[in-house]
Amino acid sequence: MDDSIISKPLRQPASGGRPTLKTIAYMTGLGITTVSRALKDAPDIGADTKERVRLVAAQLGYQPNRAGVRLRTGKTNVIALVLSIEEELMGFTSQMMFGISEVLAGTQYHLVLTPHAHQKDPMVPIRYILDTGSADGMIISRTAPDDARVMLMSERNFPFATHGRTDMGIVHPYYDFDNESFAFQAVERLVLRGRRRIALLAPPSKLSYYLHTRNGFERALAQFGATETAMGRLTSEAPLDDVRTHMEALMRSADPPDGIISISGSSSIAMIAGLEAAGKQLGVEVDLVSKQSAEFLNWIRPEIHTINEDVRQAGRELAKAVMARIDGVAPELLQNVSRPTWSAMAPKA
Amino acid sequence: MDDSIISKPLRQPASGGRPTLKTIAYMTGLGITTVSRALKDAPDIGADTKERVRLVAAQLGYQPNRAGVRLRTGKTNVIALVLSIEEELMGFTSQMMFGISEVLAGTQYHLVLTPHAHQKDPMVPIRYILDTGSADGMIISRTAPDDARVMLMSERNFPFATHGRTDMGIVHPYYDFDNESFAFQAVERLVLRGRRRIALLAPPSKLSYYLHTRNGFERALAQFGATETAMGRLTSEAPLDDVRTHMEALMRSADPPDGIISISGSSSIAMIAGLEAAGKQLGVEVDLVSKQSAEFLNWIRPEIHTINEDVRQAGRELAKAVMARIDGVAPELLQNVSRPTWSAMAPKA
DNA sequence: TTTCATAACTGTAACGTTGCAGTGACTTTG
DNA sequence: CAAAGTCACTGCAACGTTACAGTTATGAAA
Repeated sequence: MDDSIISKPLRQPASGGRPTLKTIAYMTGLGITTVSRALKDAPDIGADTKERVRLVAAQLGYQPNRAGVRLRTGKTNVIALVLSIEEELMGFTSQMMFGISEVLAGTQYHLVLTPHAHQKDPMVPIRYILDTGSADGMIISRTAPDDARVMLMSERNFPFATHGRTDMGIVHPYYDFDNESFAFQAVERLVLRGRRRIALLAPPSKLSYYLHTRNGFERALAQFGATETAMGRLTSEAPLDDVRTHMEALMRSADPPDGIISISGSSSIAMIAGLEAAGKQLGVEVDLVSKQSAEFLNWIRPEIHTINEDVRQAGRELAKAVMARIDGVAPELLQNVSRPTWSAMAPKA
Repeated sequence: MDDSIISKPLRQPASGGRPTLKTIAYMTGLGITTVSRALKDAPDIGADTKERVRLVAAQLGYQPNRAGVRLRTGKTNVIALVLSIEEELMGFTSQMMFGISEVLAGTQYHLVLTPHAHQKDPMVPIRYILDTGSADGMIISRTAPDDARVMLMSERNFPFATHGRTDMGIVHPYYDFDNESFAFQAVERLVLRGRRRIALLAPPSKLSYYLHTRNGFERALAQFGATETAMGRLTSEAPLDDVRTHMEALMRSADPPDGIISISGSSSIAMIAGLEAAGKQLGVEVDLVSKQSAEFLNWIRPEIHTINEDVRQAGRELAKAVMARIDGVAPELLQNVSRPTWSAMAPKA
């Protein structure tokens, strides 16, 4: 059968499936390449042809096959969100996700979730994504001042954005909450209410925002003439039971704090339980300033001074940042720190 | 250049990139097909060859290219999680995600997130996934007794699992919390504490679990001889401000309830704020039984009678169910209802 | 010795897309 | 009027994988 000379007729694509470039090519009588280029608005295609192709494509509800594009170009159209399964309970994670999705909804990007336990090696998911090329960009959280993940992705020139800053001389996109300013303002507010012996429940010391928080705290202590009541090894990520127990003991001690600053909403709940168990009353013997990522603390105790961290906004900004980075925007243009704002429900100073 | 007769030599793959079947074929001296089939443990490949191929593959850290597989076979290795961006605040969504990821972590599946605002047409994301074939299976929540999404996916024979049951004669995989039993037990507990005039904050009436909740509630009222104090149009998804206001008014009214049942943890917070604003005290004039998806209510008020819904477990079961469905397991074997358990922190009856 | 069966392996084509190197048909230029 | 240039369009090949239809070599059965 020597029909090899005769050019293969353009077969009509299988009727059942979804439309491909071939379908459009068949319907318009054009070549597949032409259709592809027309849809990309390439300069060497006639204006009327483009119009015709676009019309037919829209009519058929054509959507480029992701696997085809990915195989040919390497572009996955995927953003990976890598997060720890131990993130703060109170909706932190989901708010962030929804913020990201909001932005991605208007694009070709899909959001893939890659969680990992943070006692395990945090590099594993990063290496997996880098080695398999399973995403075009990545968003990570819980950054450390010297963060191996950031190091690796930078070396490989892989687009990413971090929730939180680093301090290792690498310029990369980030979105961060100004925890330094939060801690500073928190002390200020407490001092205005006459408080002088202040305890701070800070994040684990390996995370970047530990330092920011401490800096703001200590600067304010010095400036406003207050003193610290130490919390020992307790961090905002300790089990709530531990937080409660520790707090109760502290409030029963000889020199209890009269002001408390909490970096996380859920620990605040445990701290309140502890201090009330010790017979103290919020707003009377002691004031509490807390950051929260959802407006719920003031429903529980209106006396809490609350500052909101808008995590959904963080998600939006991080999503925009990775996409910009993928498009080659310089990383120094993609850095953002959000100012703390006092919650509308919080008591006035 | 008529070298067309000479068989093309197997070119060594580009040195830089990740290994492919071609790389392994080159290294073992086998054909690409053989390698592919060896890794699939096909019966027509010799045992020692399989062993050798597997060894080299492991050595190289070979991972099949997802785009290649997807293009060729249509298998995406993706599970889509479709959820409303208005899900309960208190970690409901993230717990579910983490449960799902936990199970998917041991498989080839990736988890893609597809959120949507639920005032918009909930069919849009479903149709998108079906039409573009962008996932092998789907998990949805917020099911209605007559759910168009379930209808469509069943018609198209697309694997899915739902969080919540339906009532439309379609057999499909689900995982549900036994809200009927929850409501029943809640009434029972309140009656045991001497309460007789009971208010129920139920979900929106279009959702399946509204009916289950009402059924359990009404059955228990009849059985234990209690009466309902109506909540009007208020649902568990009303803005917290509305819940609070309504609750305060209700507690100030001539015939306030002495027992309250809440289907959601966050509304419980608002209800407590409302009843305390009306001068009532939890555990004294009124008792509250609440479901929660994270153990936090008893930190706030130890007097609350709490039942936990383990949403992470739901995520795990749903993930297993979709995968089983993809593998062709009959849907009737993939249905599960979890019994309510009283929280360890809740006060004893 | 021929035929047939089996085990073990392989080449080809196709999934949908796009970069590249063309190919005609016109138009402009000298 | 030939050479060169422009415009609009097109084949081919390749990305990595797998279904399918072979193709050997070997040994058993006739």
